Amino acid sequence: MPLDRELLKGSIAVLILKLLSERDMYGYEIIQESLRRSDDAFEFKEGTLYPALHQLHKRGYLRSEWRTGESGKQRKYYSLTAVGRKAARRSEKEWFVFTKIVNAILSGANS
Amino acid sequence: MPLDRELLKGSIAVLILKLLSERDMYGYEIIQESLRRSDDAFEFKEGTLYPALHQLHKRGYLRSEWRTGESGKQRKYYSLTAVGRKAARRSEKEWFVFTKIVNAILSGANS
DNA sequence: TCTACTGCCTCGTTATACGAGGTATGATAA
DNA sequence: TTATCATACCTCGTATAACGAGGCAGTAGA
Repeated sequence: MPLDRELLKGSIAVLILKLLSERDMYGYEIIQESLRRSDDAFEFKEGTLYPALHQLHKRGYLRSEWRTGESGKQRKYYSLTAVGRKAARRSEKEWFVFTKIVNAILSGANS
Repeated sequence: MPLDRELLKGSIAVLILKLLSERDMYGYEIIQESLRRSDDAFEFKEGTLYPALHQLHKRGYLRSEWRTGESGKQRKYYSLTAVGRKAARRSEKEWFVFTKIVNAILSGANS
């Protein structure tokens, strides 16, 4: 069963912020890590991820820094700013509240 | 805490299909019922709901029928077609799968 | 009479996901 | 050596969506 494209919307930022709150990561790594944690169910598309990272950066949530690994390859590492850390906590909470509300409606709450 | 607008996306169809799988409803009633079940947290906007209903109708998921209540007011009732009933089950399942996957990433699964 | 609620609708704006395409490097296999 | 693959970054255009704002009309109540 493929992931419903529509459902993905809005969860992007939550996931990026959460992952970066655990450790600094570069874009490609975020994609791989999401695949790993979801047993290959959730694949960030590059056309989605990179613009999203730039937007979070523009909003002041992220810092970016080029680092060179032992392989000699350049990687752009992202880390959370103080503001970004707050946004990470807030967005995760919003996610839980939101799913709780939808589940309430789905389960026929207050019936 | 206001609902994150972005998170709402994609959950619209799931909720409409689920509500209509319980009983026939008219548009305005869907809005009221969502508010009631979510303790006023989830309000379908009319500019969102009516186009969504029309689209589901166009896809063959819904039937619509004008009925006159005892008040004399015309209401357009929607009900699920056979195809719509299948879509309702499928979309609800997709919702649970999707939230499970996101929660897995958020919780650091496979770490 | 005037306001509030019910009940339907459309249009324009804004945002977004992402497919498709591009560039460049390093590693591996033929 | 050469070709291919994985890594690693990016942008642009398209399609779609949410929804604010507006409009219409009937009913109820102050």
